[in-house]
Amino acid sequence: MTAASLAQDLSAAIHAHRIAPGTKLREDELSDIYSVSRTIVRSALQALAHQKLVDIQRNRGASVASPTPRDAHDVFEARIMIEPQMAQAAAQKAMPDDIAILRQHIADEHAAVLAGDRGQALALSGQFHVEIARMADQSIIAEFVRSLVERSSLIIALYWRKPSTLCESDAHHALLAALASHDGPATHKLMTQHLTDLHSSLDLHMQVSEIVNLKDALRR
Amino acid sequence: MTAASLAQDLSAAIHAHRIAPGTKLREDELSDIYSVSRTIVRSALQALAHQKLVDIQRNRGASVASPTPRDAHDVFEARIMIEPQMAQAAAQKAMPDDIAILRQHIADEHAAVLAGDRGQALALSGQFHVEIARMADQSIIAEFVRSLVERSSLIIALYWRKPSTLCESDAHHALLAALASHDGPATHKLMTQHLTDLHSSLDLHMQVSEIVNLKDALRR
DNA sequence: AGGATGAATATTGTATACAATTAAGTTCAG
DNA sequence: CTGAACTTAATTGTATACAATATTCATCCT
Repeated sequence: MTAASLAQDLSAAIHAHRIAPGTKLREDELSDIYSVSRTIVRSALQALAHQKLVDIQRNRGASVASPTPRDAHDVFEARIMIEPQMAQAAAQKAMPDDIAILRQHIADEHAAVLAGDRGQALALSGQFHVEIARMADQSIIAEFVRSLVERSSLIIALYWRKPSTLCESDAHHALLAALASHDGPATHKLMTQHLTDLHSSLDLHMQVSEIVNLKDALRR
Repeated sequence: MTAASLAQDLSAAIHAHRIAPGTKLREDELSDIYSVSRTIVRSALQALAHQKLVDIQRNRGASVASPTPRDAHDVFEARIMIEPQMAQAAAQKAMPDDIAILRQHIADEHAAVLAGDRGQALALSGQFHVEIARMADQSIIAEFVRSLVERSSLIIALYWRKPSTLCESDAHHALLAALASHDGPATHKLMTQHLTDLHSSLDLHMQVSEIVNLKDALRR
């Protein structure tokens, strides 16, 4: 197990909400679980810290990032500033293959919801947004959107109002239709609305942080 | 000397063009120069790699990043996509203090040019752009712009057509005036033009890579 | 009881030793 | 002389030992 793959594994666990925001990530505990040295663990944790998925405080260790309401606001503000523009550009460049990929994303997401795999559904829902930025042929901004989507996943874990109901994918369907018909302005508008809806579906007052046993949450 | 301050020092050296893109950064050489262990050096290099300022290839070490023409294109494409929008928002929110800060930036940059401190001038010129995103009250996007500006610095080091003449700050003056008069659309237009000009001032064919002695370039 | 004090423990930070890999140099066949 | 095969040196990757710091817990005083 290399540092990169460990980071990947932890990242997946965080995004699937198997380990909650705020959970302490002790180095020797992780090195026990994965049977690697602390050197590797530290490297992985540092990488995740750069992605803002974990929080490292000097001499006080790492924990899963726990975005503040302010962070949540800033992330969605940034997304609302960027993604509609990307979506508009994507509508102009959309190729049939792109549309097919997005359609598949929606289908997979629906299947995941039916299967009760909340984490997978959320991941696919996020990928939908990243894919749109990629369609706009903006590799660097696509990377940026990916990082914003990842942080959004944490924020949703913390502040989503109704944990039972997943975000209905109606908005994604509407976006797909607008993209397919190359209607730039409509796509822009729909994306703005979608993100605004998401943002206002957050309850920034609640603050649950269940601490779980790491060994259980991480493989075996 | 901590890992963060070492990274800061290397970053400054890269941005000031004291070490050229492509220069190999051997771990024990750096640990000699700064009198720290390789542990610290590795940590600093990894941090810089996340910022795309250095390139790390497994088992083959680190070197100062050397953006390809494609990278250069992508970075400026991203900036053209984002910054005009930021500038427009900044024009609406601009406070007198903000304007004063920008005016100071321009003055400092001019002074640096006169003093022949090319690196400092370039740094200040970049900060001008970051400050505008900050004025728009978009902390996360401001961070993103900062990273794009940093990468631009490397790109300019590689591909700037006329190494003698610094980028004239007329464009910054015009932007300042538009911001001060809260003219959003004009600001948007000026920023687009400014970035387009910068981009087209690059000669993506040339490829100089002078390898320098690290110990000379880095303090003492 | 409640809080301050200080030892004992747990946890992270750093340096270093060794292993693995790559790069450089040397020899030798053709 | 060229270049393939091998040996040696240089360099990076990983584990571990020890140092520094933080946390916990027992003790004592008011």
